[in-house]
Amino acid sequence: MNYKTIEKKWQEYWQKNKTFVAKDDHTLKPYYILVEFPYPSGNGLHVGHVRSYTAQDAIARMKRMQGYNVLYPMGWDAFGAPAEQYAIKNHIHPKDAVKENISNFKKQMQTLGFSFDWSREFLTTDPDYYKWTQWQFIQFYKHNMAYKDTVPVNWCPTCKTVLSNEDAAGGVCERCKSKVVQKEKSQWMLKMSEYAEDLLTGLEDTNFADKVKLGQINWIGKSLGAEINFQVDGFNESFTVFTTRCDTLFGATYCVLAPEHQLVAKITSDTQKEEVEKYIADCTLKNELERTELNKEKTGVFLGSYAINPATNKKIPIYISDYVLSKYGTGAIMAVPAHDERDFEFAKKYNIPIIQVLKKENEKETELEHAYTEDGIHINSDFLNGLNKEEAINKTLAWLEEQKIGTKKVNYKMRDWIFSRQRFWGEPIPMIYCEKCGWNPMDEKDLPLLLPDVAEYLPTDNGESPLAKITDWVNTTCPICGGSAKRETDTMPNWAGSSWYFLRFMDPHNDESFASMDAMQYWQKVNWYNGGMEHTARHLLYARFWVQMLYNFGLVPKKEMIWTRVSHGMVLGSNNEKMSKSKGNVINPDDIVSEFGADTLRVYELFMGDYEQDAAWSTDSLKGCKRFIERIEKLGLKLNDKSGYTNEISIHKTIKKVTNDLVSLKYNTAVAALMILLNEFEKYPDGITKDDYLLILTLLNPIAPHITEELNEIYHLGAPLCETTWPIFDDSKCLDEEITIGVQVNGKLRASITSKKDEEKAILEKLALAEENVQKHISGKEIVKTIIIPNKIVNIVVK
RNA sequence: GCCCAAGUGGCGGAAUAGGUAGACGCACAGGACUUAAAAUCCUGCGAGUGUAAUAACUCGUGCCGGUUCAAGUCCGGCCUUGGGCACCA
Repeated sequence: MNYKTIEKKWQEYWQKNKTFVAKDDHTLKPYYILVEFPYPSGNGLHVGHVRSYTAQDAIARMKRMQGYNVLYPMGWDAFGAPAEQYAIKNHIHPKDAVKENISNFKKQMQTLGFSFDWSREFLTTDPDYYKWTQWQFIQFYKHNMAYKDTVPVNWCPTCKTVLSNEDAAGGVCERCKSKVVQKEKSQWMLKMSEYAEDLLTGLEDTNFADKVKLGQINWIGKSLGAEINFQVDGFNESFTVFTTRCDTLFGATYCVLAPEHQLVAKITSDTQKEEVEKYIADCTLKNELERTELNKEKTGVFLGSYAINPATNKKIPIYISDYVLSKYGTGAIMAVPAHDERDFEFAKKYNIPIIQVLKKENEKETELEHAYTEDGIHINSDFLNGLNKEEAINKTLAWLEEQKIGTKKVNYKMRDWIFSRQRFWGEPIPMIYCEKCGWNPMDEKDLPLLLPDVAEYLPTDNGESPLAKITDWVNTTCPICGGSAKRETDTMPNWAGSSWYFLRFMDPHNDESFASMDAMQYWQKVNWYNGGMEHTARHLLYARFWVQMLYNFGLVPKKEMIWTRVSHGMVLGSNNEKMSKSKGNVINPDDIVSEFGADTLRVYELFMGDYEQDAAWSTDSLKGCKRFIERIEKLGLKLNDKSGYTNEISIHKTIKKVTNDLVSLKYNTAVAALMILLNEFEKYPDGITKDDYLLILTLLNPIAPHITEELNEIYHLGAPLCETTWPIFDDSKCLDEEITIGVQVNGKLRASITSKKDEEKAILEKLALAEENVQKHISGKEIVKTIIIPNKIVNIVVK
């Protein structure tokens, strides 16, 4: 059979009949399946894309046959640095580079027969789309969720450009290898930290996999603790520290402020002034990567002043050190060297006293090389002595509040979202700066703010966005006073467009709003969202934050609009390494489709292993899947003229297995179940009935849609499968009439017996005891008890 | 360092309200068909003891221990690999 011809034939059929176009009929049951829309790189579709698109496609096709109105859309995340780089290198406009890549991707997707609703396709770079991304930013600004702040960025002094954290990995510029420095820049920020708690509790309204939820939880990084006030001795000043272990206050023997802490200058003694200033200057030269480098020896400088430990009333020295981060907590800590590895290291180096305040039972006195335990019973702690960790924390909190020197405090690691990029190829931020009126959003009716259609997208020398050079574009009028003003020249990050695209798919052609409330209320939410594990933390968090803001402004119907999130394992090269050109282990799906057919590739990608685990490519295994398809084809030659099912139980068992497996990510066992059924069909002495054949073709259709449609047509089994309904299983017909179970003596298998299903215990016992080998093992022994679980096992315990 | 996931034949992997470990596929071996090869079909395939061949038996799901009539599955303690976060107080 010529696969190319039949694949093309059915792909055209589906297109012509709009088989996969989601209906606008809101009386139908909705089902929304989403795969992460790809970044259209020049490399084309990866076999890893094929794996997840096929998996979701199988669900989509099954759900349609089950009567759902399925939305399975596709689009393009087309802004971003790679397209910009490619364009610079090849002297073409990024939009043209993107266009070429997309047409390649789309062609590849179509040859694989994915049932995407192409009528809803869009690019994040379409002005019709990014108009709404900009509009939403303005809403964020109006609701006080967007603000400008000065933050350090990675700056390459040689390339004179701002680098992303990825491009600055290891503290060196990826391109020219020169040292990256920190440069202060005023950037647009979104107040994501304000949503930390909501993003945490919102997880309860989702069905994300536990590991996905955990990724979100870890990123948000909630910690419960206390803020404690420390007076500076001899100054009318105090500072606040954040700690999760206020119970160890009696062991606090020094304090550390971040070098940027605003109190540093005020409380530094004259004798220490020079050294402190030098240390601070050194710190500003270093970038964040260097400062947070692993295993770096702790450094710091004594300020020459002391704080009062409020528990002991003793004077303890104040240091500055870069191991304290200015952005977390209060930028100041109390150090408990006896029970914190970092504080311990620092105290050793600077000969600061170490006071143990926690003790484990049976702890031996040894020379201190490491900090003591972080848990145990309190000692040397006055009113906390004898208490465990939890009791002591509660008691300390009460004491702090009573003394009015501290309070309970929740802290989050998650920071605000830096939203500006000094790039050309992104959504322009629709803000205008006027000398008189300050920053204001442009008039919404003037949206979209288009990227200028010029070839001026090379990086500038001073780190400004390339847009800054296009003066015609930059110069505008103030929306408030009408005077001359300038546009913001930074663009949005790549994450922006992908934070709400799933809403646009619900109503992609709307030009009155980003999506109508009506459409969003109908589709409700993404039922299944599939993507790589690498996006489960940040992308998902940004998207949820975005939706929560829209919800709070009354613009979307639900606070969480993604229900289930699943993530797939990677497809590795046959050598078990990540596919890459340099390793020469890349498999191009086009080659596989043209040599083996799309259906074979689809079956293989689902059969290759546990969907959530990585799997190495094996062309041999692929050939096995081709054999499977060919045997399905040959099965047609065994058709007899009978009707009904030859073996009802096998049929119902298989329907159940495939139906359940497809929605629980067990694609490999769904395929295996079909192989088992095929093996059985091939053994029938009188051939198979039309109903048998139609059934196996229907169950295989979501996975291998082309060949099954073709065989269905050739053998006149009925209407095209995509227009028929999914079979329903009867649970009472899923268990064989005859069941073989094991018989154990003292837990060791000694025989197996066959009986009818749900047989009475007494009969099973009789059958078991009748076995010769069982008799052999129990003879001369006393039967203590007999365990009989019908349909499972018989175990005779003897002594 | 912390958090998470996973360790099962030559290989990818099945099997968890605890109940016959190794489904299904690949590779391999033997046979059929063929002048021959490929393709296809049939048979075998965890390790070992044993037998003419059966039968039967022992061991076996990373390691050590435990709970149980029964453990790949549950509990305690390790080891290894992969992934994520990383001086977050």
